[in-house]
Amino acid sequence: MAYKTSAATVARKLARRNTLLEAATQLFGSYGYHAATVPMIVAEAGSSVGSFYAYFRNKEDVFAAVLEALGEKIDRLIQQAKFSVADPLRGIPVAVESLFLFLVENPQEARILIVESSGLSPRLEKVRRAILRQQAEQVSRSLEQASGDLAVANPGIAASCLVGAVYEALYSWLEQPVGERLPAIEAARAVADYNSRALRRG
Amino acid sequence: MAYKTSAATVARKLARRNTLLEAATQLFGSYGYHAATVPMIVAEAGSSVGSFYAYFRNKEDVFAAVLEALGEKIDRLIQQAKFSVADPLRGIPVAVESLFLFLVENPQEARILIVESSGLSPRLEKVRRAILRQQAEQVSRSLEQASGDLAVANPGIAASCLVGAVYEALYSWLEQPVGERLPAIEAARAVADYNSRALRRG
Amino acid sequence: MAYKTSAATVARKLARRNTLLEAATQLFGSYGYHAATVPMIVAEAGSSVGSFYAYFRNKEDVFAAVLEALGEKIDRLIQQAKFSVADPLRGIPVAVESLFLFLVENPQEARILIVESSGLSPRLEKVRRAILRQQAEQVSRSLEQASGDLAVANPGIAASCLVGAVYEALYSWLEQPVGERLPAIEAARAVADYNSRALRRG
Amino acid sequence: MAYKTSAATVARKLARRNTLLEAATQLFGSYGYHAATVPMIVAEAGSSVGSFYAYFRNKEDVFAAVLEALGEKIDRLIQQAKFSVADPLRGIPVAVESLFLFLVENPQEARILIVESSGLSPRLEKVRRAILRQQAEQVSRSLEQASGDLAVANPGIAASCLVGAVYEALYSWLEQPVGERLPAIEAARAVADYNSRALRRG
DNA sequence: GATGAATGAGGGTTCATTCAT
DNA sequence: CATGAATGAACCCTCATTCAT
Repeated sequence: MAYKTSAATVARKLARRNTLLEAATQLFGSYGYHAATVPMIVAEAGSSVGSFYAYFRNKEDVFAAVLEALGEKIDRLIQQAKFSVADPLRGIPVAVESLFLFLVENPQEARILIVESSGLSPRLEKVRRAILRQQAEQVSRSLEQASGDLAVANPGIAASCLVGAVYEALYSWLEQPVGERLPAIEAARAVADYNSRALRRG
Repeated sequence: MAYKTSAATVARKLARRNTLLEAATQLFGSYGYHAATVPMIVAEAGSSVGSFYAYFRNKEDVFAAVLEALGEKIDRLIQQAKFSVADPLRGIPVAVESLFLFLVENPQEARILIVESSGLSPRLEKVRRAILRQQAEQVSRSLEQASGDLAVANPGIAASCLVGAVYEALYSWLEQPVGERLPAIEAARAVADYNSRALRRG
Repeated sequence: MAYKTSAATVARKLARRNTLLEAATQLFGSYGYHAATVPMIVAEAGSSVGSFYAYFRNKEDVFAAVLEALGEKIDRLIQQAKFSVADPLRGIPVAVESLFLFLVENPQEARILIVESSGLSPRLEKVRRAILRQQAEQVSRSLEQASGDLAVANPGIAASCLVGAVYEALYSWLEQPVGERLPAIEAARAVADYNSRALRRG
Repeated sequence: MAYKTSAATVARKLARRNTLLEAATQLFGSYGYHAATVPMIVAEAGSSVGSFYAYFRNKEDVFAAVLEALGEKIDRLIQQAKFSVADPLRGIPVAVESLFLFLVENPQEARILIVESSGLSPRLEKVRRAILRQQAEQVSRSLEQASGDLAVANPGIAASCLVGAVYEALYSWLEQPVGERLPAIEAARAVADYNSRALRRG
């Protein structure tokens, strides 16, 4: 602690960390956790292996960071969607649609969350589950607020169903040939409808 | 005697292949594709590396076989459920319930399909998606048969939503502490209800 | 020794051993020592691994047997050529020509002797060298008999040169495209001429 | 300092590559391609497996490099010998002698070229043949330049004979007990004489 | 702080050989 | 005596991680 670390230095460090994080997101999304190697990531980021290990404890660590960043992004997205409408119940289909469309726009990140982060170490599995759970809980809270209007006996299970439906429908849509699939916006609406019907009082 | 391959020999070969397949299922389910090594599998099966490679071309090959066996099992399960009731529409919640309960009983196999088989080689990814698609198509067909009674505009998307909802709800249920979660049968019903409502004519 | 082994049995054993030997020759010639596996050989011979190990101690053993059989064949060939002419000196080019042409007709066996049997175990290396030495010695003896007419001070070295010249010229000829190379008979004569000139009194 | 690759670093890399190459030459020469393992080579070089694969794509690759280095060495040797005398025809026996003596001094490298590099992969076979062909072509060119004085109708075949004679005579000489064989220089002359006579106008 | 050469544990896979039937 | 399923030692190679410069 001879010299105080200047603010500029801190900023530079954060910037470099971010560059690495973005490169990692890119490569994990394209190749998956195992096929994306540390040398590949630092090459993409224009950095070096040594540097990499100054910013992250190990490979698992970057992946967790990537996952967490993604989780926060999606979280904010859902929050925004919910607050953009007055009726908490109406917020749900809006959130579903915007999540679906966001992932359509960022298929790389969708892949990370859906396929590339499965079957990894317990630690990473936990991080991934935490993200999905967090999303389900947001839905759950909305459901509880509106419980009078709903057919749902168990908000936790309903929320899981909703989240699972969104991701599976998305993944299924992504794997269809570009020419043959529905326009993204229509697919998003169909998914939102499906879940709306499931929740509405019958 | 025994200059030609006897029936007993054939049976023994099948039995050994099966032992290996079960050990592989067990270990892939517990540790995932990458962490489960061939030596681990043969040790579990009481066999040897050499034997392993006599029955399977390579590690990827066993995993595909495990996945396919699982796919067929689930397929039969759904078929049975559908044929056990007269009304094709009513068949869907019954199938959902029994699938959920089957996976509850075989969490190892559930894990393989849901988490451990993602992000692997394109070949394995294909096999996995084929299984899920097959399940979705079974649902899709039921939906089309009963389309007069249904609110569903796009059976393909609805089917994906349903499949995704089942697996995510299951996985979410599995990760809850045993003491705190709903009884399996109730969770199964809640999931079936969710999807029934989503499909029913509004 | 309860029952005396019948002559027919002995004949059958020899026949089977021979079948294996021929299959081995074929496959070693085509694929080389390492790439030709025991299962491949027994498949080609219509036999079984177990049988194989009843007739040969191990893989090295068959290869040695193949090599020895080939050595004897070539030995007889050279003997015949030498005895087919009265003048021992004249016998040499005749022998060279017929050896060259024999190997041209049996490129599989040529390959075994020239390329596939190099760089193996010391034991096999010895067998191979013994064959070449044997050929050189036959030449050497001819040279000594005719020493009065010859320019050769050291028959041993001359004989080695001759043998090396024949095999390298052959191999070089074999690797040329069929359409572009000299007719075999002319190549054979050119090689015979080369060595005749080298030996003849200047 | 040292943010860019320094000249010293480049030199160290070359040096290490060379150390590995020498160890590989040594071991391939002693044990042959198959018996010399990568761990053996890196142990001999005082390096590590990982390092090895940073300098060479794979085992085949080092062997090719060893072969090529050897080819260039011999090429330079022959060139020097040819240019050391005015008469192109006279150059041939001089080259033969110096090649023979060089190989006598480096029997390890002789073994690699003659015995250890046969029967390998097509790629390596090609490299090996290219080296021998290159030597034959050097001889061939000399023969063509001097064709007026020569008895040789087909320079290609003559060249092959010459090369084969040199290597076989050498190998044969090497396997004789040290006490019983001719002094190297006399053997070299005998080989040179043999081939000179073969080439000279009759 | 940044760099990238060096490390070596650990993975998948092959195939000569054995032995119960 | 023939058979071929079973065995496991041993090989090549990858890549996360370290550390001297």
